[in-house]
Amino acid sequence: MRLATWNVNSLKVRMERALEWVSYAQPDILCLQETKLGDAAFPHMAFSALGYESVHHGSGQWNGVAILSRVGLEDAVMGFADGADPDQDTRLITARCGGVRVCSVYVPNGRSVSSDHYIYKLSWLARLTGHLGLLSSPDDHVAVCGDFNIAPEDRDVWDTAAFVGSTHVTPEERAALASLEAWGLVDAFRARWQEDKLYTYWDYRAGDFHEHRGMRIDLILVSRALAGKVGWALVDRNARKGKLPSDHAPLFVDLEV
DNA sequence: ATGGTTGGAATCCAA
Repeated sequence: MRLATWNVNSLKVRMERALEWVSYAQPDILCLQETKLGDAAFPHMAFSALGYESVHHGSGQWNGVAILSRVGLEDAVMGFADGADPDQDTRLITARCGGVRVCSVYVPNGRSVSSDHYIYKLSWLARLTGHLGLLSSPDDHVAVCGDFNIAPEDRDVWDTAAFVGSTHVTPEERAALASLEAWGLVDAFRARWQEDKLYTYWDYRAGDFHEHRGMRIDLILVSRALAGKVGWALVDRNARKGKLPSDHAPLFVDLEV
């Protein structure tokens, strides 16, 4: 089973690239983030023509998440399942695909450590851990895929000095990610590859992609039951090249299930 | 050189 995730930064702009990527990468499940679409505008039929069912949770303009699957798609849940106040943004969608409970997540950016948005980011991550416990057990097949807006370790950013005082690398954010993993999740890409300079995001500005100034902030977290089944894994940097690329590259892991 | 680019909005905000 090939499980993939991609922050497309506007599916409207990226649709041609997304269809191209799905066609050659052949994911069984693809989680999308930052579709920036309302639900009525999501192109279900175009993906259906390639053999995928799809569910989307979006409000237009900002955020927006989706799950595509060609191995079944059921029990879709929009946002958090805790019954508390709805999230202010459309950042989470969950479904069962081919025996795996899959979450597509777009974790809040945080903006700056002094902002309310940073508090929102930390609380959002804590709420995500609760969400998983409500819908699944760490002994099940669970995968949480998406843009976490956190670099798990210093080696996941191109230059630690450039991030002093910034979000994405603070102990609080990394602790929130560690709490999520402590529930019973493993960073599948890191389990497969231990090298430095393996990034998933490069800022559009200042030639960052060309100079390889990137960050590894897109993750596929899998439960213990799946962690031992990770085969090949890849960040497809080719998808970050060429005409009208997203600022994120797609990431996939192959699971022997 | 607190720079740079992109997307979606409205002529600025978020990333």
